[in-house]
Amino acid sequence: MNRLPLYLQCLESLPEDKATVSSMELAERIKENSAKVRKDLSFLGSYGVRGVGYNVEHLIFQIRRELGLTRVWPVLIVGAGNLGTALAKFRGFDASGFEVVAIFDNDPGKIGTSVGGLEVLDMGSLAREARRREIPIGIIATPAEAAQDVANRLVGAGVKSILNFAPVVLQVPPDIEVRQVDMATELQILGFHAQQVTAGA
Amino acid sequence: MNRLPLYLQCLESLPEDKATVSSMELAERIKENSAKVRKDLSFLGSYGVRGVGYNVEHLIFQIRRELGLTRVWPVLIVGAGNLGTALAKFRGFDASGFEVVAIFDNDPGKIGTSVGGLEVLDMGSLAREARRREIPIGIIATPAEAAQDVANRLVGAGVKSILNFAPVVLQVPPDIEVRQVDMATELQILGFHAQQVTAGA
DNA sequence: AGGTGTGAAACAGTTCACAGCC
DNA sequence: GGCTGTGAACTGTTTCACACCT
Repeated sequence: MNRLPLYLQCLESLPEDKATVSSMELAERIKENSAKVRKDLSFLGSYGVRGVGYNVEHLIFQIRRELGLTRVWPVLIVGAGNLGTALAKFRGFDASGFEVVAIFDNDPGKIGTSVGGLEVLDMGSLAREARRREIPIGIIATPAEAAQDVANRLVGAGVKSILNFAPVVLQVPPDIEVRQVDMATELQILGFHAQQVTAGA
Repeated sequence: MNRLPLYLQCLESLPEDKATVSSMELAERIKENSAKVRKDLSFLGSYGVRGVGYNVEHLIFQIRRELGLTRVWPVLIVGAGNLGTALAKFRGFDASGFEVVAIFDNDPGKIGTSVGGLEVLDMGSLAREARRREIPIGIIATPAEAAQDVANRLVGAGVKSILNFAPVVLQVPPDIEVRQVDMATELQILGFHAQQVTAGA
């Protein structure tokens, strides 16, 4: 279920000394209702205690296991521009069970420079590196024009999951999972609302 | 409906000379089925032509209107780090009907410098600027620790919609719309899949 | 009392399938 | 023949409501 990362984030930001949490408290934080929270969590086969709530520690462990975060997944980034750099430097990945292990670009001016502690590698070495280190996840942080080509190369290099920040709908084989993060789309959805509010006033 | 931005992106990336498009073609591109596409589009009250398909030009216009993209929405960015910079420079916003009109930071070393053609402003001037220019949309591109505080200030400055890149669940009044873009969450969802694939092999 | 787990009801979203128009 | 628009069937998700545990 893909509300699990949200619960995880919530639980991890709870005060240290809170040992137990009720479905109502969680629901309030994520702005859902408690029945939904309980159903989501019960599906983990989780041990909530009636009259008390859930053991925070335990619940975190369960969710992490469900999400496969008992190991650290290596990821690679393509594109060492501002976005790629932001991602490479983002320390939140570690806590989430991911580690950026390589970053690629095709700009000779960037290749060889250091970004977030990693040397920027030539696109030409992408396939070799990805294969050698068995990297299952790739992040596309390139301009839109390059994205499809990069996706093709990633697929060719054995990458199974792609997180795409470029505003393009990628065409990939059916066994590859793509998730799209599109800022323009997000803004458009917000804009839609702003419009409603404005119109209503 | 929030698949509309996706249709829009799709339609806009169609070859120039394509005057007409069928629900099946669109469905294929966005990997959905044609019935869904037709239902989504019919809800615009749109003029598809039986036996022919939809007029691309017209459909783009209709969707843009529905999304409130007949005007340009000003947006502001808080945080002039790599992510904020990437967003400020991202030229895709213009085409989507948004214009970044101000960027703020609290780092004296950044204030006054230029990012994507904009001068970085002091956080202290956020409320004044947002009010003066009636900016309805704010983007949070700060570290997690700062995000809630920034959100409070944005709300105080009259911002109605927030696009949040920090990995925090923001607490805001009910009339404020928040959209969350969380890279760690996205990766966790992908990781979940990678795990399945690995386990299956 | 307080809070979980879970059937059953309500709702939302998706897909089918076909009449109707070009 | 090809393709839209849309009721009707279906599937999945959310919410209710209450038995049951501590």
